[in-house]
Amino acid sequence: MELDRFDRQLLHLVQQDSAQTAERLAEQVPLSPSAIQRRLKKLRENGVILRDTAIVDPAAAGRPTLYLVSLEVETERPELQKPLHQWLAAEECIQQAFYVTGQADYRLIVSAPDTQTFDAIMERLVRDNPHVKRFSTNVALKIIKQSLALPLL
Amino acid sequence: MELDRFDRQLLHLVQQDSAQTAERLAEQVPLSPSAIQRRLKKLRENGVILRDTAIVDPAAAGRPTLYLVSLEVETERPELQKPLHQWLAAEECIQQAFYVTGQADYRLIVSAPDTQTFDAIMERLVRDNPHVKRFSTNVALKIIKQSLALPLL
DNA sequence: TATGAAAGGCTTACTTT
DNA sequence: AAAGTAAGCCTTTCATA
Repeated sequence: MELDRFDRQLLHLVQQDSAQTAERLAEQVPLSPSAIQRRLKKLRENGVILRDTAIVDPAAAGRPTLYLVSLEVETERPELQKPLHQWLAAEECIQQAFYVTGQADYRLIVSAPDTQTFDAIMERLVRDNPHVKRFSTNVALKIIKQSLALPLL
Repeated sequence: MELDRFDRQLLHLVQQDSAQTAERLAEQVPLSPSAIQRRLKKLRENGVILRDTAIVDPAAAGRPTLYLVSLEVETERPELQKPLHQWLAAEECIQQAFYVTGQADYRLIVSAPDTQTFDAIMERLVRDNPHVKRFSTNVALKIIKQSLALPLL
């Protein structure tokens, strides 16, 4: 799907606040409210907007800690990649997972209420995925910034 | 603010889809639609729900690459921490930034349309923040999973 | 693309527990 | 204090031009 300047502007705005009315968006983009609604609908239908989410304050949710994990796997066993991906995707506490360049093959961001829970998750991870060689963990002492917004303008 | 079981259920659901109607939420939580709306309103007012965002498909937005950066700074200059945090917060392409335990002091997730742009950002970062000693970069070859949802149940 | 009518969801006030 | 019910209002949607 081709995105023109207006589409990008709209995406930029709903990345910051997806609960805005079309009327308020029309104050920031030179289009009529109905034109904006049509464009947003199309952007959702075509999967440009994947979904709308509410961002919950970690402090309010019992101050879960973020753990940044580097994962190293045995590359000689590519048949185990897919199960690992599915395992990661299914696990609630795994917020984010990336396959990356370099010696550490995966980077995870895990959200867990305490160290015990985190340890239990990682123990299950290495038990269920035998090609995981080792992992190292850093604790996020401070979240300076966190969003999934993409630069669009 | 105290969260009971229903609040947590609602938060769990709107983390996945914040555009759901109260009616549809009422099918999944044993409360009336108006009770649900009241609770969600209170959760937003009290900052438990920080904001609602639209998640944009990176592929549709011109396939920006995610760069995972480890940043090491001179700890002897704590007065430069705050300017760095502000710098990171202001930069559009910096999606996420964490201050972490260990030798690499910061972890960044940077979204940039190409390597040139990424290099330019990092050059500005080290120029504007003189206590940054070094950094290393990994490119995310595959995003297996990415959300900001917290485990609430 | 804009306009107007219809539908649907949200807000509020009120009643009940 | 908090949940359910009902009315009014606003937003969104759809049909028409």
